[in-house]
Amino acid sequence: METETPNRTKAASSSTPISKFEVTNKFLAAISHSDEKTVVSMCSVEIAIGFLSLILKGTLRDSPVFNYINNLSPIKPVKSIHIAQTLGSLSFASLQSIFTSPHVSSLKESRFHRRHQNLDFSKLRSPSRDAERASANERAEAELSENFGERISVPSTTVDQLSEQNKFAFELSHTLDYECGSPDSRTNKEMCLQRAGQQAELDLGNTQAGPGREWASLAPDTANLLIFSSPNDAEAFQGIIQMSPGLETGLGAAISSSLIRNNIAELQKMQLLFQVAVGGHPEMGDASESIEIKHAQEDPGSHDLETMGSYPCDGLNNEAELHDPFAEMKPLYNFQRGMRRRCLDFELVGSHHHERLPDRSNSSSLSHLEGMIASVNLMLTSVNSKRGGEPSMCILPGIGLHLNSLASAKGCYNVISQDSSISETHSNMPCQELLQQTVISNASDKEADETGNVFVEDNPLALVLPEEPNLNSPRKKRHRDEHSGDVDGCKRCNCKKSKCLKLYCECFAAGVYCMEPCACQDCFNKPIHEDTVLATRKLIESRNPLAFAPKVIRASDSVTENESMKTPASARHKRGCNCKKSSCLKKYCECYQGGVGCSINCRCEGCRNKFGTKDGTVPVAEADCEAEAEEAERREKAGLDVIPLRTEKLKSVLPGTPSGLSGSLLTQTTVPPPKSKPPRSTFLATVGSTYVLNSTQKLGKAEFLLPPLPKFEKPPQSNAENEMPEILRGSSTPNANIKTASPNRKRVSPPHGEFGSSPSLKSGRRLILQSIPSFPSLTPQH
DNA sequence: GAGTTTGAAACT
DNA sequence: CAGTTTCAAACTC
Repeated sequence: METETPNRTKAASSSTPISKFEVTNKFLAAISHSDEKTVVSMCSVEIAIGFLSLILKGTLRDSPVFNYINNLSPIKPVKSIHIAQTLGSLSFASLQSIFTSPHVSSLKESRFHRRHQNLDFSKLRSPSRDAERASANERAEAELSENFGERISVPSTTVDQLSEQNKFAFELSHTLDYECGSPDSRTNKEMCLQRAGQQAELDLGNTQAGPGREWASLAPDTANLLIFSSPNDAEAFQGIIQMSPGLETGLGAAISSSLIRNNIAELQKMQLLFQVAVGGHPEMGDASESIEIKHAQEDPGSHDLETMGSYPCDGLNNEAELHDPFAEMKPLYNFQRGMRRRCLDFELVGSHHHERLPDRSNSSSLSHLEGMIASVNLMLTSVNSKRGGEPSMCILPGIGLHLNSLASAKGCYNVISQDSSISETHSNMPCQELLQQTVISNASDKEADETGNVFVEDNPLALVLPEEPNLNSPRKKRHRDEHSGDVDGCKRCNCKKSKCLKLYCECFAAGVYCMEPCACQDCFNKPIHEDTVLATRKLIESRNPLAFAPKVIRASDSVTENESMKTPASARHKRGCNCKKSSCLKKYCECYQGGVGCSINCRCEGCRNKFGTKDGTVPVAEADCEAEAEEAERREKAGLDVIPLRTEKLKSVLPGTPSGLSGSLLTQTTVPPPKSKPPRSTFLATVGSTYVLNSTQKLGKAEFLLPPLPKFEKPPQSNAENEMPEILRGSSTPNANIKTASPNRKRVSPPHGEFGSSPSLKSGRRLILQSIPSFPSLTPQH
């Protein structure tokens, strides 16, 4: 307890004026003398909290007092263990690959890799792996020795754990220090946090000694997490930040001291929240039969969890974050967010439910909050509901990426499937996409799930359209729903002449089969016509390889949260629009429809896209923009000249770099178009191009970042005519020649050379546009 | 719900 | 590549 230093006074400044140590000693003395009266009389909340902190630190863990307190305290040590178990179920294998980043030094990467390999959680969970574990510890020791020169003479297991934790804290600290300051710091931070989370989990896995240890083991990492997750966090948790990374400083203690004013119930809630955050993953596996939840149910204070979970939303909505009554919990909150994000990132399937929240808006913070809250709530519900069941039973099988949107559409989508040679594409595919494929493949395995919502055909690989599916159908459907009142959200295309085999058809363009809700006529976009559909797709792709590519490119989510808001052009329509009359103010404009600003790729006239005009300007404020647009319309109707809003002014300023872009542009918050569908939703965007550009927009005009994409040297000369479906022959005469550069004589970003010449492309069956990386270089191939 | 407008897609 | 046509969504009434 005396570990309190001036550095931590900020956190603890609100604590009782009485020396906690003094009181605690008194308390302890009373306990040891079985003076229950005294104990009871002293059993104020604050004392209890202080005591708890001691317990959590492990100071009293072995003392007889501990048992007594343990009986008093609702916080049960077992929970921490389950945290470890819960986390252990997470698959780290994909994480490494998914989060490879050019900005992470390979050295650090390798170190993390090694560590994770050594401490593979699946091994830890197996009793028979003790030997491996021991050797892992030995290696860790050796590593530590390298780092610190000499070893501390303490029981080896403990030391190893401590060393590991210290070392990781050290590493993490450095990682954060060095990597979080880069322009892509957010990305790095995410990675750091994720690694931190991993390490914390691993540490937990190694640490089975007791609650105090476990909390303590989290402390260094967690402190860093808290520190770096956001500036506000750092401020709020300055006390924690400045704690030494030593094991004596436990998270529990940190929490206790920083929240000394709160009662035990709140502490419990925090702990629960923390645990949910750490273990808050729908894909937790059996281990996720977590006692946390049980405990939550038993815990008298836990009923507040739900309430607690909802506060941040309100707080944020009111922009009163700093004044939020729960402000003190924010760090944990952010920690949880970090954990959640990690889960989302590499547990797509399991997290799709969460992702749907962000779908509502591109506002990253709110989305995150909502998503996080949802994750907490969902976690509770799902865990509660799945006892004895498959961990992921509550999740639609195979729901991931664009399938998420399908699921979100309440079961109205069939995914056009296509047997593709996955192996062919894998080599060139970003890890995330591999994951996507895995996910989709799983979907195939589980086709005809109990809900029947997502229908994936027998083909080994569902034809996954990177973003378009999400972008179009669900979104438009939502929109239509609003107009048509179609509650189930399943109303789809309305094609009459295209047989739903052209890009006119939203379903077809989205890579999904038409279904009952569609009002199309003579529809061939159905599973029974799979061959036709696939042939047509091929045909179309032969003309325009990017025909089914995501139309909207969004920047990395990781950047979003700091700089992104300053980058109006962070997300762009890939080809740009060609609006003439709508001024890019209506949904005729694909850019506007997608909730993104126009870019230099656009050939629109009089662009007034509220998400950003093609010259890079952005309306000052959404509200203002709307008002202006209306005003402009009024003027137009009144016959007044309308000067395109902030157009053509800054062409010379057009950023060549993201920084330039962000620097010169006004803040843009991509918000769903006024009354209807969200922009090509965050979620959707995330799905399509996660590994490069995450949900919210950020990097500025994506294309700006890219070196000029090579045009097709030789367009895939597909046997277009031969492949042309009989169905379509009567109505159209496909041009066998592929308009490589631009089917529309413009805008199509030429695929990468590898894409154009890819064997997969030449093969009869290929994986088409599984999220074509518009940015060749963002996925480092280590 | 019908009709109009709009711009992408398709075609020449 | 440019112009035209077709198409279906978006929009208006």
